[in-house]
Amino acid sequence: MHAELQLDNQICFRLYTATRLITQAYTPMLTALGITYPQYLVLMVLWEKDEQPVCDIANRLLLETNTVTPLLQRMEKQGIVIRKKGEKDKRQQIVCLTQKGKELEEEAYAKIPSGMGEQLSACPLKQADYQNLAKELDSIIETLKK
Amino acid sequence: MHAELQLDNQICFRLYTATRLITQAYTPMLTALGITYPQYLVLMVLWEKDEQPVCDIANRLLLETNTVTPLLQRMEKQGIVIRKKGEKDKRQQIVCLTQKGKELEEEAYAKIPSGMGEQLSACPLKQADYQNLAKELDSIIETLKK
DNA sequence: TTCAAATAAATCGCTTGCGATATAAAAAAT
DNA sequence: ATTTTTTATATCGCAAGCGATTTATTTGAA
Repeated sequence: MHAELQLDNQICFRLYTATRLITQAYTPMLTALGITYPQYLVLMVLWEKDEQPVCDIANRLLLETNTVTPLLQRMEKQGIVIRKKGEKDKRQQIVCLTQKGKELEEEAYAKIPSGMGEQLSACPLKQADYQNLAKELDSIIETLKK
Repeated sequence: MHAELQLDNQICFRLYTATRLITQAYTPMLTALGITYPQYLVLMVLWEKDEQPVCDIANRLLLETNTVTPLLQRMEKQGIVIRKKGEKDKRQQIVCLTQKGKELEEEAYAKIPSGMGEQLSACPLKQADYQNLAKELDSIIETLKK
């Protein structure tokens, strides 16, 4: 009865659902590369700048180390990254791309942007709508991040 | 180097982050009610219409039963819902709000919309922006749901 | 210098989300 | 009526997320 408590009036439910569905759309392409979506995010961070400590990766993704550490451990086991102890600061673990991790960039570039474009081709949103969406999401993120 | 693979150009990363941060903003209020965000979603579905089979709840939330079933089992253990075997269709489990589950609606109404409004009060988005955002997200959801 | 406070990672426990599969009941086809 | 197919739910295993806590190291203050 309370309009404020109706699912259809919830921005958060829409965000939650859209995120899940887009992640699902990524999944077949990522599976072909042998990675998951959060692993893909970590790779994008490292493709931009290799050899970063865990905390920098976590900050960039707005995640906690208790999420990122196990993620990196799995990626290390898969041979995508290695971790080495920081030289200046011995508390840090510096995360480095392996050859395999570097090669994934070209594979991703060849498959993922085009694959996602295809899956969203039926979506009526225009370039300007996506830019608008990005701005609105950035406002929310900026407001809520500590 | 590939602009398409930069984190800052990813709509999906923004969705993912905004969803996590908004969910985190809900958490203290939901914890006070003794529930989680996905449980809150299930409750909103049941507050709109009580006594629904598992599959209707799953369809409404665009989730699979392998997610919803354990969620409901936990909610039953907490005394928020009960499940009873369907009479017409014996495969179904009809999910019903308990007294406690019904009472949570008023508690939620008293605390959550205002609490969220407060947390987002610093966000520069206007009413029209949120409506716009909702529309854009609905386009994406509509395109990607099977 | 010495000791307290802050920081970087890691570990633990629990809930989600989901692919894959199993089971029972209903519906459809033969 | 019997068999096949579909549907509703549940189970299992694994990867995230995250609150809470732990350990090691560094920074800062007394």
